[in-house]
Amino acid sequence: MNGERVTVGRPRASSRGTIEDAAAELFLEQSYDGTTIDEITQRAGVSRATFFNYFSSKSDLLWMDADHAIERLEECLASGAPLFDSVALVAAEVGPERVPLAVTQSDVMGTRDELVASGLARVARVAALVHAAIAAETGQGRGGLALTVRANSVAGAIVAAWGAWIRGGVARRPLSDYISDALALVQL
Amino acid sequence: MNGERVTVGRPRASSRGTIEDAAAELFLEQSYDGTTIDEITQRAGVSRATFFNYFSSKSDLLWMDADHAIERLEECLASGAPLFDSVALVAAEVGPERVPLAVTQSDVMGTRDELVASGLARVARVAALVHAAIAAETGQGRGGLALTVRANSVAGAIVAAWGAWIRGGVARRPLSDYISDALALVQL
DNA sequence: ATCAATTTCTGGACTGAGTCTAACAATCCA
DNA sequence: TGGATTGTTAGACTCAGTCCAGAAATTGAT
Repeated sequence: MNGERVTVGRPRASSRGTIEDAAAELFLEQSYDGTTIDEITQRAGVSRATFFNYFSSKSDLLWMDADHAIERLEECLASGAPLFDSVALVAAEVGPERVPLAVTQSDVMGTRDELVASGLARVARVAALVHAAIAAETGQGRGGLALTVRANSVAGAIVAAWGAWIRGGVARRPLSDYISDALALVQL
Repeated sequence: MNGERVTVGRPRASSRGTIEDAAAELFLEQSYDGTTIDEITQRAGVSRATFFNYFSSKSDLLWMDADHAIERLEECLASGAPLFDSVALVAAEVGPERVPLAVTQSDVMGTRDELVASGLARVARVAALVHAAIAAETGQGRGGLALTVRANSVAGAIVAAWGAWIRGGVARRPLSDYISDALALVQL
């Protein structure tokens, strides 16, 4: 999104990746709840303040890949691509390694309300994008009940597909398979 | 749910209602973010510890009515009533005063991520109930993609209806009108 | 070389939510 | 009167997230 920096000022250290790695380790050793930001930054050899330089909250660590996909979806839609095409495109870009930490290790990390909430915040972003896209494509105003029901339905299908893909385990087919199946079910 | 208490032990003071009232006042005077639990309990003339005796988090204050409706839905479903009937029944019980604080005053209270998240947690509860109910009614196993897509779709419709009802302002029709409209849209 | 501008990194202080515990208060029942 | 039970309280504690002032590392201009 913002990769263009014309090399002025102090260059970034490798902080971001180091923090991610340290966090992933600690979340496995202890749980998510049982790990403090202090511990993460200590293991990463970085100050606590730096953490918030890269992440706006602890739970952000768990949804990096999802956030990236959502940003890609937003870009595609902004460039004028149709909704279903955009979703298919982004789904095709998501590799099998992109299952978020939050879910793969939801057993070992005590999944608390905060986790659920942070995950749902992503769902809400998707729903908002879908809503805007459908409104634009159909030319409807954005206030109608029918439009919102339709948007929630499509967003729900996307989320359901993503969940099924995650739960598919190592034998999972590509995400785009699940997505197209789910979208077909709501494609009236 | 748990109203039956055979009057043993120290009786509850009027704490709960007092806290709710104090909170509602303060949220209007200042914002939600700008109000601390300390202030709420001070105005209510109650200790801070008592707050957590009645509410498990600050954001619970905003969703009391929604939580009540969700509990009613759960009860109806548990008693074996069909999903759509249960939803209609609970919707009919919801009076026009039941628009949650979180939404009516979302202008004056700086609606932050925490608020969105706490609201979405309720959506998730609804979705889970709907999912279980549909699984029971159709006899399907709970793992299938089609089932989840359908459940998310219905839950999304319920939420959309509830949102439209809220945004209807003082001129809103009964909630059950919005609900039946929305469910009709997903009643394939 | 030196200096200014810019950006990252750091330490530390601070706020406020949520947890926990031990004690105290009010009630019922024996 | 004296448990048993339940509600209330004060206070200490942990941790996430905010804020700020300053140090460190770099580029480009003088």
